[in-house]
Formats: sequence, C-alpha cells, structure tokens
Amino acid sequence: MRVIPVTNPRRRPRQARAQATVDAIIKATARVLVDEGYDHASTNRIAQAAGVSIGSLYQYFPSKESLVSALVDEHIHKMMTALSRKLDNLNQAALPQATQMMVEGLIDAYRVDHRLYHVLCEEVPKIGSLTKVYDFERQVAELNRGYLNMLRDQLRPKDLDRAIFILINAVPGIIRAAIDADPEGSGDAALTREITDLILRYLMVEPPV
Amino acid sequence: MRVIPVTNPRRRPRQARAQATVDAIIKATARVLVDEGYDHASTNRIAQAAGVSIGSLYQYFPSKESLVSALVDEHIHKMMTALSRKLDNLNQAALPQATQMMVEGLIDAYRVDHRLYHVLCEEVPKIGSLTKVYDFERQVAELNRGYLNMLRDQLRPKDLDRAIFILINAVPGIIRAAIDADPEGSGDAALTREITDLILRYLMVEPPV
Amino acid sequence: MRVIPVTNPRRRPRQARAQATVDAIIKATARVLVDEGYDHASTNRIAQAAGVSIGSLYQYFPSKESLVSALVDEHIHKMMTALSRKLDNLNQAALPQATQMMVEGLIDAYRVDHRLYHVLCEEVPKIGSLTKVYDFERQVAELNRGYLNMLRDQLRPKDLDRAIFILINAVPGIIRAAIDADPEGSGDAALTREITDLILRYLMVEPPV
Amino acid sequence: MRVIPVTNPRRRPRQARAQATVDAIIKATARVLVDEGYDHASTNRIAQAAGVSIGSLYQYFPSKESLVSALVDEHIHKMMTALSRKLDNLNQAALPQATQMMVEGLIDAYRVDHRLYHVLCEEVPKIGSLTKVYDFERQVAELNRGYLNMLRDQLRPKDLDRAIFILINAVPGIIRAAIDADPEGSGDAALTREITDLILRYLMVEPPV
DNA sequence: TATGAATGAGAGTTCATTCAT
DNA sequence: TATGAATGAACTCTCATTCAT
Repeated sequence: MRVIPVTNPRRRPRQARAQATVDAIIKATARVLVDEGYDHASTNRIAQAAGVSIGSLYQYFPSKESLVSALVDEHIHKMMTALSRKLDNLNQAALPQATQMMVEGLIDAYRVDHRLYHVLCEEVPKIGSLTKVYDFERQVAELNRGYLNMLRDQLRPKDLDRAIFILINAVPGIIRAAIDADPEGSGDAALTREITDLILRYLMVEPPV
Repeated sequence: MRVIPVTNPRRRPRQARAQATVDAIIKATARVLVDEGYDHASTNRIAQAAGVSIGSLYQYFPSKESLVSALVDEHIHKMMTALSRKLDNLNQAALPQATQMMVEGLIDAYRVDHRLYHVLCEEVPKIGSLTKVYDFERQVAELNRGYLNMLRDQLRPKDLDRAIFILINAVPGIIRAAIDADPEGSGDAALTREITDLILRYLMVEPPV
Repeated sequence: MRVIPVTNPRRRPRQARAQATVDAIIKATARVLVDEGYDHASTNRIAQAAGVSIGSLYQYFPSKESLVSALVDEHIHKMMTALSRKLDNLNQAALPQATQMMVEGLIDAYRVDHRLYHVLCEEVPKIGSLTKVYDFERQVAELNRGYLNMLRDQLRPKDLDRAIFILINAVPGIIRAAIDADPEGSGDAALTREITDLILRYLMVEPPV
Repeated sequence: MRVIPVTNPRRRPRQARAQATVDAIIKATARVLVDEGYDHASTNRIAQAAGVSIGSLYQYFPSKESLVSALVDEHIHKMMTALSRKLDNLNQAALPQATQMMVEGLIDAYRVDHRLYHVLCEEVPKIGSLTKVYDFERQVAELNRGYLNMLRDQLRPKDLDRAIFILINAVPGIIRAAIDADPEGSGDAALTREITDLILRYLMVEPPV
C-alpha cells in the first residue's frame, strides 16, 4: 500500500529540537482546530498553543495553508495506516470477507481523530492544496480497483470503474454520518454488517444471506 | 411536502422595492460566491455586486452569516422544488418506480445551480446557522420515511430507520461526485439506473432484473 | 506648462469629508516622514498622525507605496508650480535672462518643503512607482528642450540633447547640496549667479561677463 | 591620497579563515543587493548566500547597518583606487590635462560595480552610518582642493571653495546618469570631452578650443 | 430609507537579532 | 568558533460592522 509523504516544510529540520518543534506545531494545530474551530485557529493562536513563537511556526511552514496541509497529510497517513491494519491477506480473501475487512478498515480509518477530521471536512475551506482532504478516498478507490479487478468476472456490474465510483462515493458518507451520530462506536458491528450488505448486494449476482 | 421558511431578515420588507433589494443582495451573494469564492466574498464586495450600499445590506441582513444563511435557505428551497417536480404520484407508485422517480428528482435537485452548491458545501465553514446546508438531506429523509413506512412489510431490511440512514447518507455523495465529474449531465440516465439498482438491491429481497 | 495628476486613489471620494480625510492622510505622511524618518513611517503610525483609522487609510490608498506615491505626485506638482512662477515670459527672454529665470525657479522649486524632498530622495527606496521622484527633472528637461530648441543656432554645443542631458543632471545636484548647506537661503543670490555662469559658459560661445 | 578604514567589525579577525568569512559575507551582501534589491536583502538571506550561518554573520557584524556600512566602505575604497589609477602625475599636469584625467578617473570610479552603487544610492536609506555613501564625493573634493589651490591664480572663479562646491556637486550627477543610460560605456570618450568642457569653461577665463 | 465614510480588532507574515548547543 | 533554532515586535493589510449624514 502506498503511503503519502508527510509534509513539505520550508526547511528540513536538522536537529531533534527542530523536529520536536514541528511536531508540537502540527499537534497544536489539530488541538486548536478541534477545540476552537477553524475560524479561531489563527497562526498566532496555534503558535501559542504549541508553546512556540510565531517566528518558529513560519520557519517550518511558509504559510497557514501549508501548515494545515501538513496536518491533512499526516491525518490521511494515519487513516491509511488504520485501514491497512485490517487489510492483511486482503488479496487472498473472497469477496464477502474482503468487503467486510475493507468496511471495518474504513470505519477504523474514519474513527481516527474523527473530531479533527470533521473540522477538516466541515470548516476548512477546500481551496488550493487543501482539496486533498479527499485524497484518502482517492487512495482507497485505487486500492479497491486493484482487488476488484482480479475478481471482475464474478461481479455483477459490467463496468468496474462505474461500480467503484458508486461505492467509493457512497460509503464514506455513511460512515462519517454514523460516527457523528455514534461517537463511541457501540453500533459499529451493525454498521459494518449493513454497509457490507449494501456493497455485496450491489456487486454480486447472488449475495450471501 | 414541508418547506422551510426563507430567511429571518432584520426587517420584514413591506414594499416591493425592499423585496427587490433583498433579492438583488442574495443573488449577488450567489454570484460572488461562485465567481470569486467564499474567501473573496466580503460583504462590501457583495453589496457592490448587488448595486447597493453596504449600509443597505446590513439593513436587511444583520450579519454576514444571516446573509449566507438566507442564500442557503433559498437554495435548499429551490432544490426541494426541483425534487418535488419528479415526485408526482409518488405515493401511488410501486417501489421500483418510486425509487427511480426519487433518484431522478435528487439528481435534478443537486443540479440546481450546482456550482453554488459546491461552494456552499466545500468553502463555506459549516458553523452556526450554516450547518443547515445539510437540511435538504434531512428533509429528503423525512420524505422517504413517510413513503417507505407504507411499504415496510415488503422491505428486506427490518430496521427502517437504519435503512433510511444508510441510503440518505450514501446517495448524495454519489450524485454530487457524478455532477462534479459530468457537469453537462450526459451520463445522467446511466447514473440514475445505477443508483436505483444500488437502492433496490439493498431494499428488496428480489430486486427486478 | 503641463501639470501632473495628483493621486490614483482606490476610490474617488464623493463627500467633502472624504476629501478632507485624504488630505489629512497625505499631510500626515509628509509630517511623519520629515519628523520621524521613513523607517518609522508605518501605515499605522501615519493613520494615527492623521487622526484617522488605519481602515480609512487603506480605503483611499490601496498600499503604502500608493500613499507615498501620491505624496510624491503632490510634491512634484508643487515644485512645478513654484518653478512656473519664475518662468513668465520665458519664451520672450534672451538666453542669459532665461537661464537666470530658470535657475531661480529651480532653486525655488527645490526649496519647497525641502526637508520632505530630502527624505523622499535619501530615505525612500526608489522602487516601483517611487522611481518617479525624479519625474520633476524629466519634466524640467522637456521644458528646456522646447526653449533651447528655438535658440539652437546660437548655442555652442552642436548636440542639443547631449547639452540638456549634461545640464539637467548637473544642476539639481548643485542646488540640492546648496539647500542642505544653507537651509535659510541667504546665499541664494550668489548661488543663482554661479549656476547661471556655469550654464551660460557651457552653452554660449561668448558668454556675458 | 587618503583612504578611509574599511570596517569596524565586532572582532578583528586574526586568522585568514576569519578574513575569508568576512569577505564572503560582504561579497554576498553585494550580490544579494544587486540581484534581489535592498528590500529582499535580509540578513538571513545574505548569510545563506554567503554559505555561512546567521550566527557567524553576527559574529563579524553586530548589526545589519554595520554590514552594509562595511560594504559601502569597501566600495568607496575601490572607487578611490580606480580614480587614483588615472591620477598619476596629476600635480605635474596643466589644468586642461589634469581636468581630463580627473574626469576619466571619475568615470572609471563610478563604473566600478555600478549596479551595486546604484542600489546603494537609490534603495538603501541614507540613515546613520549609511550616509557615508557620499564620502567618495567628499574625498574627491579634498583632492581637487589641493590641486586647484596650487593654480588658484589662473582660475576665473575667485572663490575657490565655491567653485569646488559647484563642480563636485555637478559632475557626479552627470556621470551617474550617463552610466545608467549607457552601461557599456561606448560613449565615454564623448562624455569625458563634454564634462571636461563644462569644467574648463567654468574654471578658465580662456578655455582651450 | 439609503448612503458610504469610518472604524479597529485582528489577520498572516517578516526579519533583525539572540542564544543554547 | 560556528551553527541554526528560536524569538517576538512590528509590519502591511482586510473586512465585518457602525453610524453620521
């Protein structure tokens, strides 16, 4: 599974102290975003929350956009990691099992710091480099294309790309709404079953009961 | 079909001229939002585009939020109207036909000034009263609940609320992505078929071929 | 004599109050520049000195450069006015008299708020539109070209353009240094004589004693 | 010919390596000034261009002003050197020859890295120690005073100081403008002739034809 | 009622300089 | 001695909002 680069900082920190600063800044960005919302997340506020001077922030991030962009990168990276953990032996699994693994993985992924993800999706204007909040879905689509292509003869839909398009745009909305409605995740098992059902009934001629 | 109130303006315009001013301001807001993006849509810029003084703008809208909020109301109203046009005799239709009508209606709805809707969803921070950009989906859910409740015995899913939750959060993502990818709508027939398939296979024990 | 436009403000003030604000801002700019130097002349400091909010400043001047640029325009305009006052009947005068009139006019011109002009020349970086601090000399060159062209046959130098180039670049340095050395102007008569001598001996085959 | 001291660095470099560092920094300052302009010439940028850490820069120059000041010193020193090369046997030369030597020497001097000199004159605010950009002219004035004093009886102007004042403030403006207009120097011979003419006609009762 | 001049808090960002390593 | 991470005051500029006319 491909994994995306973490940041494009203005200057690559050479000392451990510098790396700690960069980390502190990104963590503070996440914290401020979640606790106070995007409109209160001024660069000065973030620097303060990071316990760092505003100058240091701009030493590592040439603009506010680049800072949030780095945070997005990091978050997507974490989401991919969470997803991956559920995808061991994906290629060896049959469609029903593979689908369930994928759904569980996606739920795990969207649960990673979901309050941050919510702010990233709902409050941060998707402009410029920040459009890449949706890169996770793009990567997941590729992942699925690879797997489903192997099984294409078993699939009911003849147009694989269209099927993937349908599913990749259907599932995230469900999961994100479910997480918002049930932050603790007590209903995740049922949720998994339901989404798996939706997918298999769409993909297979004779879905399992 | 219930339809939400349009705005909560500071003064309820009594004269036609005042109503014209309000309209001009809201239209200008939409125009500026689409043409220049939310971050360039200052209230002064909007007033200018509306051919109205900034003072007049604030006479009718006590804050920028209330202005955008009114625009959202109006847009959702238009979406509901577009949807309704496809729902004649909904209650008399069987599930497959009703589903297709609903999907066609939804596509029409999301196609209403979709560039504006895109900005509203992607750039405007969903804070305060602006969270209601999603009211359209809520209203559609209610609409479906009413219809599906009549047919509950024919439906495969035993938990109707859950089924509605799944679908109402699955379908908009598909349609919006499809519109972004195909603004002219040449693929709408196929899109309708595919989404209808997805829904019916999920809802029915024996979906039509 | 041509006279240059005064400013290129962002928005043309329609009310007397607005014009008063613009005037106050430009005057304050001059004041701060002279009293505190260019490096202390922040836009906030200038707004404060003008008794105006920083927002008002930017309502009329889209950038700091445009503000200083407007001040430069105004100053050059005043210099041209001062010069013009000494140039009545220039075209009817013989070369010696005309030269003396011109030198006197130039001294008057460079004496107009010469402390401001000093700051404009010595402290303000001549970048972008601010290179036009030297427009005064350009305009004076044109003025002289017109007059000297009439007399070209009487002149010793055969290349008129070159002669003007020499003089227009020689005289301002002398006058500006003289004003710096003698701000009160007690030596202006002698200065006039000396510069006139320099010019006439350069221009004429047989200069007057 | 007197020549002014080069810098007043915080520590007098004892080792060759240190001197090399100082040189690298000053050269980098010149380079950045010319290539990117004074307003982009931050100390960090200069240190980077010099291949030296910002800490090292401040080890040798206690402030940005002292750094630019050192550069000015060096530049004026080079100008004086260039001038001197044309002044061999100055004291043995008659006025016309001496004048021509001087003019040629001045043109050479102002041609020394004239793009740097331009930036130094036009963009660097002449504040504090940086007013000494004009020290070159002061030194040249002294030089001329010495020579002309020997010939004072032959000179037309009775007030020698005044004559020197006139010329020393007239000539640099001409030469600098000429260099800006003709960076390659193809017209330098004519320029020399013209300025020499201007000077001799001013200084002598019967200038040579 | 309509205008638009005026406000000013606060935004993002820079850069000369310091100091721990 | 050399490094470069860190500092933070100060900068230019924006924009939602107010209010005198």
